[in-house]
Amino acid sequence: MVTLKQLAKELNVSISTVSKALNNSVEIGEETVKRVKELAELYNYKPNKVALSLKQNKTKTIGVIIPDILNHFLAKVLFGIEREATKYGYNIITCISNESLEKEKDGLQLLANGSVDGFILSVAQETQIKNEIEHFKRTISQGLPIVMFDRVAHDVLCDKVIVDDFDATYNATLGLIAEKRKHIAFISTIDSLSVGKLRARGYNKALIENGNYEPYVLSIKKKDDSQKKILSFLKKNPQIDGVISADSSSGIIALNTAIKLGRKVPKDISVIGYASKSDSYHTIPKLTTIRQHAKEIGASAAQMLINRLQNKTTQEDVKTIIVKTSVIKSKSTL
Amino acid sequence: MVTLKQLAKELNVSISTVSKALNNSVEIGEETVKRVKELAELYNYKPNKVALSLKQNKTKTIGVIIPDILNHFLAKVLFGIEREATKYGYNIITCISNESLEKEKDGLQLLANGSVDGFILSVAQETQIKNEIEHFKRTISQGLPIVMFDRVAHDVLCDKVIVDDFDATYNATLGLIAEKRKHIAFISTIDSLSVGKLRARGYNKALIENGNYEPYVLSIKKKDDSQKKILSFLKKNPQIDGVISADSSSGIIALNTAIKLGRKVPKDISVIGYASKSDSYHTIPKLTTIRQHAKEIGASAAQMLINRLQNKTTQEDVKTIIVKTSVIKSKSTL
DNA sequence: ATGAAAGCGCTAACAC
DNA sequence: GTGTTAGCGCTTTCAT
Repeated sequence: MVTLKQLAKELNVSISTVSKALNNSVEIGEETVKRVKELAELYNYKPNKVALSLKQNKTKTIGVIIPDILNHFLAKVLFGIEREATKYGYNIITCISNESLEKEKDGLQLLANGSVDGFILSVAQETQIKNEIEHFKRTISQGLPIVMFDRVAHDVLCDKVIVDDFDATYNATLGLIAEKRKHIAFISTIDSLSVGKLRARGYNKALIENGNYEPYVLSIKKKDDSQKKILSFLKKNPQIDGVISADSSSGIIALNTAIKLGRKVPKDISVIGYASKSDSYHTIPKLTTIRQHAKEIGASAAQMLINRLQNKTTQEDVKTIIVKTSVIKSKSTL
Repeated sequence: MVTLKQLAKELNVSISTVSKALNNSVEIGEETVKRVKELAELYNYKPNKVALSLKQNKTKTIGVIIPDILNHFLAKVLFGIEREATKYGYNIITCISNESLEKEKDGLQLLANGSVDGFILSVAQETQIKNEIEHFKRTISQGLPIVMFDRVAHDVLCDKVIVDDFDATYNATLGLIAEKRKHIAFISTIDSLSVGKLRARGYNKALIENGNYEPYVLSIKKKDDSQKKILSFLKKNPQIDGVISADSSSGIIALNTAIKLGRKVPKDISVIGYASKSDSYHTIPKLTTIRQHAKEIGASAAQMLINRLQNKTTQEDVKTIIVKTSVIKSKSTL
């Protein structure tokens, strides 16, 4: 990489003259500016980012800590973050916590040494289970702002972007009730997550408010074979005529299993799941889905962080944005 | 963030003493080392990464340019890269090219200013179509090594990690031939990619070598409704008794569609696809899949780059690693 | 055993 | 209009 020093030497001027010329300072003569710019162009000069960061004490880089990059929703949020950040000239350093508290702490620690200007993160499963929040507080008190999304730690004072998880399943369940479904089941692989709990509550609330509904809840663990679990669940409860799935796969499996069992969809049974657009093609008929607008969530989170970094918000004035879900009606419901 | 300067002031010693003490230099007295370390601990001192980078002229950061983070295979490779890099103390800056040549160039350009020590990337679709490689060559000649994976530019001299795409579909097709399938179809949504072409060739070669096989090829464009396309394809060619899918979704859709049409799987028709483990649960019976070992690909790529950065390889000695696919036999084949 | 000083690449306040 | 200098945080060589 060519430096200001080298350009200066070759042009027989001082380093600061070159610097000023390139930054269009009015102090420098027209002729000099021209000469400098031409040589810089020739050598494809680019200011050294590291030197700038050191000088200006900011890196224009955002640390993103994500529990699981293979989760389609989280990947999509990351996509949204990246796109928005790029717009504003920010880069993204990604750490994957793998749902582990330890790795989450490490990531935070490792980047809180001048590598990034702030963080966007979604809380790891283990962190939520153990309810640890000290590491977040410490990072914030070091002067590095955090924006949390989706899985947030409510007791940490920072900007947040969340999904209306409760309303989503509540409304979806009401939808099935409106279809005159009498035996509506709830299937989830994410019991232990904050958002999983909220989704379960939404379902329960809808049933209770409409009286006379028996809950049918299937909880699937990571080690389980979800196909088998769902198959025996639907066999054991043949009266089920509606399914709400809280995660990105069990809705698809439930629909395919119902078909396998000879049920007509949506005549005999309706299914609503959390699948992405592409995954909603994995069932025939296509799955009616709850969309979380992951890209928008990512974009909002990036927006909030960048705003804060540019001091457009004051220290204490934290915000929580709630992104509404939409139900995309397809052929698996009436 | 606390600095050496602040520690030095508080301890009434010089900056260099503090630095040496923290780096366990033998020059410094035992007692002083102890005092320094205690204070550093107390203030949670961490050396400023940016200053180190500037001083040492390396960032311990890898730039990763990925065409599409929502592609499960690419996301998994990224996961592998991140994990391996973290092991060696490297961070990952991610750019998403979105399959666009322009964004790929920008990403390369933007990070080639001291932000990263080298790149790992998979070539964008547009770049492959236009066959542009100048930007890669320029980056390498600037002294920043590149490791390409999966979709590579063969004319660029650099380390590469590729998949045996040709063999994968060749062998998969042979497998169906061994099952006495007579009318084997090939379905792909990735015609324009280098890897898509290789996969098509593997299929064709297997058919040709075994004589008397008519090819049935369905090519799906991005704007198409793949369910409809596949449905009409299978209806129009009811003699099809085997399907090889070249991408991550059409195998699943083909299997579900065959079931829908009343075909028995695998009795009447076998299907092999490229789905991930979790997606292979989206069909009943579960899909037999070609696994690409994405995490290993990512890990290998990271290994190669880090080796090169640590000068364990000489300038001109570039390597190409071929990662073998495996067929994970499930219930959609005999 | 400790400290002073140079230098990584850059900007900017301050000479001249 | 151009140059000198200091300084961002750190390591390291060279005094003392």
